[in-house]
Amino acid sequence: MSTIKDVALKAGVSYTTVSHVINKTRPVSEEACKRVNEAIKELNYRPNMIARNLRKQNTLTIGVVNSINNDPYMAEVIDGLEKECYSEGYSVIVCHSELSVKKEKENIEMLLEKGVDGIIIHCLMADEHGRELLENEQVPVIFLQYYIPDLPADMFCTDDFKGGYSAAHHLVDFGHRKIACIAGYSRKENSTYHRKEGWEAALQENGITPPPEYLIETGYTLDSGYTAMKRLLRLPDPPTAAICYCDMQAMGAIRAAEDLGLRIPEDFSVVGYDNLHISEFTRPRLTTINQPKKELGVTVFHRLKERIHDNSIKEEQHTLPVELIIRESTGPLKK
Amino acid sequence: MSTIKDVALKAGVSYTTVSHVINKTRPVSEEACKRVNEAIKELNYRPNMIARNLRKQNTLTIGVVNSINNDPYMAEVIDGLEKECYSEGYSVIVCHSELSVKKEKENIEMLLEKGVDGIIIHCLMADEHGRELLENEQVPVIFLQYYIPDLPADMFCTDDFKGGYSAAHHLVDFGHRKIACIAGYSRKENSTYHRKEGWEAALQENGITPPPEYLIETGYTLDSGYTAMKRLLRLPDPPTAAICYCDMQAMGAIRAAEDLGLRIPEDFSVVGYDNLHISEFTRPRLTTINQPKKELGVTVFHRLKERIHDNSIKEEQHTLPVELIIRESTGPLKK
DNA sequence: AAACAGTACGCAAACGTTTGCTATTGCCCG
DNA sequence: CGGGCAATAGCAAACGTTTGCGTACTGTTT
Repeated sequence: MSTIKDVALKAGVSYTTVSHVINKTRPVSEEACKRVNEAIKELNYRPNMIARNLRKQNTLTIGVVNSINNDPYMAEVIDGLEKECYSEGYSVIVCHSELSVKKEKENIEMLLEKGVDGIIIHCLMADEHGRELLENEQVPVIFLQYYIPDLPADMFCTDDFKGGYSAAHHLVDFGHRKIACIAGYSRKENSTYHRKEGWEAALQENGITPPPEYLIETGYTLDSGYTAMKRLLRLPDPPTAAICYCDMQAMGAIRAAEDLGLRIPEDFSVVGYDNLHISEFTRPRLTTINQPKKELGVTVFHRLKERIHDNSIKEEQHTLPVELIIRESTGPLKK
Repeated sequence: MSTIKDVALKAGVSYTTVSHVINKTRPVSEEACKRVNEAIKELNYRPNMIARNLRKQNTLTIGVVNSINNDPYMAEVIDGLEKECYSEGYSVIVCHSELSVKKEKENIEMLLEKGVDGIIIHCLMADEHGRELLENEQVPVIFLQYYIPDLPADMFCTDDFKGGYSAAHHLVDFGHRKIACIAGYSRKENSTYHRKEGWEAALQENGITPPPEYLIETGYTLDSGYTAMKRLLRLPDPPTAAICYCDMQAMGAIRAAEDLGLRIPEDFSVVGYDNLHISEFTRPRLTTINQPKKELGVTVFHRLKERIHDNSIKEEQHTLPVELIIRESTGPLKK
């Protein structure tokens, strides 16, 4: 690898000058400029980002810590984020904590060591990690889908309460009374909790009190949804409908119901959450709650960039809207 | 941020010593060791990877350039790869070239500038990028699902010919004669080409010559599959079965067929490719070709690591096996 | 003719590490 | 008692940039 000094030598200028023509940070005579550019070409010179980062104390890299790996919802969010990042010269390191507090800590630590310019944390697992980060480090942080009431930090959520509420209400509208909730692992700080609250509120409003066994806390996968549904249907007094934490669960749940001979939606209704692209291709097409995925990725990146440039700006909490998308997996009970 | 010098000062030793206790690169007295570790704790010191990388000329980071973004097949491969990476102290920068030659070049350039220790390229778009990389740079490279016959390079493919062949043969076994192929953009160097060849071979062997309009080259998405299928079914002499380049296309294709009132598999059979996890949850469950996704990610990482440690090892071409998984989307024609 | 403004560019420190070389001490053994 | 060895640890260069400061030259103003 050739360095800036090789280029300088070849072009017959000091390496200061080379640096300045590369970065356009001060005027250089046309003549010198030309010679430098030629030398760069000939030597196939490429600036060493590591050296630059060391000197400039930034890396044009942001870190994302994602609690679940291989999750299609976050894949779409990150897709939006990455496109935006790359188009503005940033790159991204994504790591996954796989719902493990220990891994979450390791990931944060790693990103800090790598000197990322900012960190985005999705569904923080342990409050104290967020706190430490904000208190001890000077790196900007944004939380996604996470509610820390007393902590001054940038947070972006989607309207989880309303999502849960609309999903449940939609089922009530179809005449369902026995409505289950396949949720994630609920903590007051996360989305699951608020969607569940929304579900409960919609039922309460309609004079329904769901029995505790109608709430299932489980993972975010097809298999979890499948298992949860089987459990629900084996209940002595099984529900006739369910809302899920995500579309993946919903698809697993539908599969389970069908495997037990139920027709969707004639015998059982299911509402998903996320509105993945695939959800309008399944059979039945999924009724679900849309979350603005790409938009979330893009918005969050821009906010983080602002904060990178000035970390003293006032922290903000944003709630992006969600929307019920009615398709084929829900309907009135037909006996 | 405190540096190694702050630690040294606090512990009353030289920073050489601090470095050595951190890296365990030479014996340090128990006494000094203890003081250093205490100082590290107290100062919340964290080694600066950028400085370390500059000095050591490596980054413990590998780059992946992926031609399609947000593709579930690669998501599973990368999932395997990332888990392995992180467990061995490496991290990963994934970038997407979105089937654009220009972006591919930019991505490679960027990874080189960042000083990654190795690069994995999935479905290289432009041969010359691969060539330049191997000829002009000293960074190890591995190609995935790409065939450059005359280039000495590490390459990992899955058995694309056999995959295409088995899929088509399976349909022939069910009595189909009019078998279409929904493919990607075929070039001699990529998987699409070889799967297509397998499809053709299986048909030829059985005395079938598919008309050219039975081969559709399109994107790798649900929508592409949907559109392709509609086109096939509007043909004057439409096929009765199709193999697809990937499960996503297959799901789109099935949706299209059903939208036109066909039943799968009674009226039309579809074979997917990849065996995504979701493919056994769809209705109908997808008959497909399994590719060892996680395993591919893991294997490739290990190979790359070997090469990082000694780039002079003999290059190897590996072909991982594929397997037909028979489920519900294929069957004999019923009239 | 002196002073000065403006243009172009070089010098060398700094960023935070790692590491080859060297220095000091204490001890053992012939 | 002196030579040599083992154990411990410090010095300073190097990695490849960016950038504050300084300087040389040219042309213009007074």
